[in-house]
Amino acid sequence: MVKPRDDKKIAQIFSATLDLVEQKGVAGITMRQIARKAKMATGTLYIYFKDKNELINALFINCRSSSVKVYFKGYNAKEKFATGIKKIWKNIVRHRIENFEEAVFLEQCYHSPFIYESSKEMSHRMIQPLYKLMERGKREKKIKNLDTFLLLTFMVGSITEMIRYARYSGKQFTEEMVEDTFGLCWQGMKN
Amino acid sequence: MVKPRDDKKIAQIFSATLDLVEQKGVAGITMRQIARKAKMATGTLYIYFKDKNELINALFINCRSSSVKVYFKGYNAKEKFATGIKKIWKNIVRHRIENFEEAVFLEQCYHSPFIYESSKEMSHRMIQPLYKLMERGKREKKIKNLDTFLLLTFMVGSITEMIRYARYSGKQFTEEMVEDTFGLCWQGMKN
Amino acid sequence: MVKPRDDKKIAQIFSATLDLVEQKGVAGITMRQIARKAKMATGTLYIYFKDKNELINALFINCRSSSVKVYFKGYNAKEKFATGIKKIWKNIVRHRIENFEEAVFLEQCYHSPFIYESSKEMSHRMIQPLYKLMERGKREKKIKNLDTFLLLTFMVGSITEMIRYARYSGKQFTEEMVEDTFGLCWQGMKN
Amino acid sequence: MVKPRDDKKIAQIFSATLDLVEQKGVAGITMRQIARKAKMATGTLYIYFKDKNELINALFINCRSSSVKVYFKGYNAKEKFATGIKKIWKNIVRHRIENFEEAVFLEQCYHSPFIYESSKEMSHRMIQPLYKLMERGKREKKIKNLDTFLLLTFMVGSITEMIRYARYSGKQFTEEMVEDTFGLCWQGMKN
DNA sequence: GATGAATGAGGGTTCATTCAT
DNA sequence: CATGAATGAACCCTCATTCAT
Repeated sequence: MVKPRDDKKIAQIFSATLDLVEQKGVAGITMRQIARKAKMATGTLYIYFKDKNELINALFINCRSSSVKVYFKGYNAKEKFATGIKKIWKNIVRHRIENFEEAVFLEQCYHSPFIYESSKEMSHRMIQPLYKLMERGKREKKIKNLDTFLLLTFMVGSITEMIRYARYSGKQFTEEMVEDTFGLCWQGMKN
Repeated sequence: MVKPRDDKKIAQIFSATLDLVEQKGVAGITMRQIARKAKMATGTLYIYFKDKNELINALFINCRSSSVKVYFKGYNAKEKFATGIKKIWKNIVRHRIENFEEAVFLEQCYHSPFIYESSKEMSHRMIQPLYKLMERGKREKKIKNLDTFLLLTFMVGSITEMIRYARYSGKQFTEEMVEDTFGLCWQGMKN
Repeated sequence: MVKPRDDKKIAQIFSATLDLVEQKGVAGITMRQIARKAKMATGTLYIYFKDKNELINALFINCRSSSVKVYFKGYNAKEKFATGIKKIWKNIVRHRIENFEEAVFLEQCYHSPFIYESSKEMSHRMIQPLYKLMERGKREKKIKNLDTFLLLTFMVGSITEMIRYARYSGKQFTEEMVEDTFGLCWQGMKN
Repeated sequence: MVKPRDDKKIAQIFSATLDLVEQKGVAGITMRQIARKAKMATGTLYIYFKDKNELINALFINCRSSSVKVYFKGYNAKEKFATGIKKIWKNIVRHRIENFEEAVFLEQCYHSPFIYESSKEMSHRMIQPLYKLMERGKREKKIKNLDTFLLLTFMVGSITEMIRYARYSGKQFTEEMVEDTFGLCWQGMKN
């Protein structure tokens, strides 16, 4: 049976779920809570998603997809590599700050047993453009010639940690902080 | 006159819990599963821990405490800073590799709703020595003069990400990989 | 559009509960037993009542309310006091005999820790008409000028004891027995 | 296996149980609580009593027995009946007031599923002297010629209700109140 | 399609009872 | 005899899922 598409309803469901995940963690939410917050009946969720796992995975893919779109905003392959990567680095930061709920959700999902292997693979495929970016950097000898995934991990990790830092230290993000952290990351990677 | 409360039992419970957390995530485990794996009755768990939360928090503190002990093994404050920090960095890596379950557990806990604020504070206090280390580095102008917590976060983050990298890429840890990642981290921080 | 909450279900739950209370006492019943006897799933009970306590208290209020309605059946304030009180006394007896389970339940509840203070107060308010009755009797000098609640307690107590007597002696209620006991009560109270 | 007799321990157990029953009702107490309050280990209870039921029933018999002893204190069969019965009536009241816990326990037990039929019978046998008293009253035409058990029930019931009255009205027992209630009872029964 | 009442398996926890010390 | 740790059945309650309306 093909699931119907009332995109507005799906958006409500996703939004409700993200809201709740931020508050209670991905494992702490119930279908009832999602339905209530999305202003519909529990049963309705099952019209749009086969079960809870399916819902979570769909949201996971959705978040990953929308996040990648933002990452490359304003990126121009003709600019210098250092300029491009800084732009992207900051795009990622901005996205994580502005869509904090999504970021929390993505991180929690990654280590939860809810996400299918297939979803992880799809997610992997979606960040291919970042791969390409790192490879360009290596080709142009702008960054160290290490394993691409390792470099990528390091770069994204530095952002993740900065966000985490801000969260737990209770400090607001300042432009300075962002610059400092980019400095740590870039100086680490660059040739 | 009577069988005393048995520290071996606590070790069994902790070990069983770590095992399960690695498989199913901290939110996915049940008291029954823990008991089964620890080869005891469910009720027995409640002799040693008031409830599930108490058990998780006790394990959290326990892991944090044992991990910190390893971090400073072989560290000598009279050595050069660069030598010391590399040793510690590697200790952390080694600990995370050898006690992978603990590492997974600690990371999951930090973002779960199970851990009491008080436990987080205690954990925070336990990593004070790492704080001091970074401050020594700053004092000696060996590393950048940024916020201590930010630096620490960056350093630990680089390890976290490397572990994650190895896990998801399916690659084994090589000495080279460890050196490479330390390189990224150290070059990022150093003055 | 959807099956509404079903008053018949509540009646089934109440009936099942009364049945079980008579057999095992109010403290001896489980939600599972109630559900089984009411021919529904355990979870269904929680649609109608927040928890076990809420169920018991609702039933308590329900029984008290329905009992009071019977007490004053056929009572006419214009009749002589002696006639009125005898009618009411007998109504109470009749109610207790015909609704033995309810009577057992009410008595057990009153001394159980399940009943909220608020329920007791509500129950108290519901028997206010009996209060008024006794006060009329005192005003008309038909009964002794003692504390109203004491008189009421004595009157109701005489019924309680008669029922208990019949129960434990194994004898059936005869009209004679009812008359005899009313005689004891009335002769005790009257002026 | 014959149970040992350390009467002091049994007294402790009984006393602890009565204490707890007053606070939480007969159905709300646990073996652990009893043991704790009696300052012994849970297992020890099982040396003195086969199980929880046995303990409760033994205590029931014990309370019934000790109460009856008090009832006839100072009673002299040569005194006038009216004098004797008033003395006994007051003895019962006094006993109930001074041993409130026991009274609560006995009343709760009577309607609980814990008490064996055999215990009830034994209890019945122990109150035979009160039977005889009522029969003397009937023989001497001092009280109505009704069923003995009914009369007894009425008399004891009047006391029960008075106690209950005092409890729920929050009033203290006054000599006046006792006299008033005896008046209600005696005037009801007397010829 | 949309609803929320109904289901019952399974969660955390308690407790009478047993048993090794 | 005395202890209290150990047991596991059974309790209350929740939740993903189904289904009659």
